[in-house]
Amino acid sequence: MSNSMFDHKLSGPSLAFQPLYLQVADYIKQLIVERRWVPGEALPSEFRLAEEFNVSQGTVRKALNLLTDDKIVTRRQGVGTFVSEHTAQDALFRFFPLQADGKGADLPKAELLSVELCPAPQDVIDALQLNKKDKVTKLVRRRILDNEFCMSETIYLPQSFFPDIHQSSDIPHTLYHYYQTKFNQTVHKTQDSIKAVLADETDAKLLAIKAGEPLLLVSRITESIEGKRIEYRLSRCRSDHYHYQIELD
Amino acid sequence: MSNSMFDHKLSGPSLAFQPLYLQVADYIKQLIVERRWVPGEALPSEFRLAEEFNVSQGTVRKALNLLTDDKIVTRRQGVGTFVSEHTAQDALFRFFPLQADGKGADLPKAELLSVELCPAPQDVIDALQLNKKDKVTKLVRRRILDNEFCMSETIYLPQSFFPDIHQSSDIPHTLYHYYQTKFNQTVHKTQDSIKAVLADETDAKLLAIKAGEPLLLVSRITESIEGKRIEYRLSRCRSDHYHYQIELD
DNA sequence: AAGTGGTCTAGACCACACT
DNA sequence: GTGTGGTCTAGACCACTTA
Repeated sequence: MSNSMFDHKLSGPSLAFQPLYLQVADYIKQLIVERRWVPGEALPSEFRLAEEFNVSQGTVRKALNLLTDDKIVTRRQGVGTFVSEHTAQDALFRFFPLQADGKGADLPKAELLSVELCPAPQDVIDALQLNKKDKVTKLVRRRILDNEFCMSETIYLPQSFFPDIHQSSDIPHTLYHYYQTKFNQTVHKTQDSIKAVLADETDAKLLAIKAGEPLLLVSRITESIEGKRIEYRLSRCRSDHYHYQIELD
Repeated sequence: MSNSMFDHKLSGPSLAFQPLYLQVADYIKQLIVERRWVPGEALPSEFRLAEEFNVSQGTVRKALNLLTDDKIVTRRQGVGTFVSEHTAQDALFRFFPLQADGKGADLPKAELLSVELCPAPQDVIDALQLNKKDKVTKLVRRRILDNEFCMSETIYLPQSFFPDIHQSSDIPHTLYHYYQTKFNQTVHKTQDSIKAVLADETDAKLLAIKAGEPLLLVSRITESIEGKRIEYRLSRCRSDHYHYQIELD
């Protein structure tokens, strides 16, 4: 007799059927979101988890491999399974497709220009599915690659996910790591939409270029592990020495 | 006693070690490249393949699931495992990230403007790693979305992979399907590099816009299943009603 | 009804990393 | 040495499709 929530022989109506390993994966993911294990921490071994969940070790393995594909955990042979964390590496390359022409990826830096709590503009409301009266913190940054200004960013963060972030005095330039450690929001994926626009006077000043030059405008909606839209970001990028690079398969 | 090429107990020096399922996956992939099974055709069942290769059915399964992740085969429960083929769906959406603003994806059409065999320009030589004297077929097309010209494309195809394609009189607008069926070149992945540029007079004429408007310039290097660079493509896209959309995770 | 892929289990052994 | 994840196998049963 088993009282495990994973006893598939007793599971509900067949319409709700989900393979055991998916249920296990979802449950482990939920436990990570609830910080039973925090980013960087090791999970119990496959056998321990199997025992806890009353499933076989092979089923736990399949679940953990799924979470590995989703980059939610990282596995190292002989060492263990760890909750993924955004490192400098990760934050700067995994979600930063802008590259200098003809070079390998370089370490970008960011300069914070302003922080402000304000009512959400209509485009932000639409993008983040907010309510009319929700407030957002608006950050403006300028990024530097190879000692040259390469892009300006305007970042909107809903007050509900980032309470009081506008009062912080120590916002670092590795934002995604900061989201994870201070606000328990782990960036999981982004949806980027790219257009070409002409630089206006503001762009010209910020990026030290002439108005009328072509820029890449990247609109990003950022989603957390929990599936919430946690960030909307507009990046205006010089395109003369840089390009946005992406692989499709 | 076994004489199978997959007998791992007799496998070579440990430096060359590869898990059995990887060897099986690579071998099946090779057989597909060599057209033992052609796109759309069913492979033998897991048990038959396991018997042929002298491995267990579970190992074949793991290999086939890897090839499924790579989109080299498609599996359907109760039916079988099939070599993937580029359908209209596939060719038009999987590798076509340009979308009309505020709409779902629409079916793009293409209009072929010119076909020409010529010596490869230097940028094409670099992109496709050709030799100085190699020739390429150059195609120029114009694409239409929602009854409006949305982009012009210049496509370079090495003579070695596409012999005599310049003499074809029936080049369809679903190119990737055509590459697969007529030249045994299956597109596997692309590397896209995106810049913003200003429309010149040629762009203005082709796209029915004004010179000086901002355009997206997408440079694409296309790789086949065999890992060869088979296509270089320069797309110049209107950006007023369209955007390039991509998901990162 | 027969055949396919999908799930789940159990157990053996291997490769790797830390102590 | 001990414990971890990685590979490989074998077998039972389930779900789906086609005939």
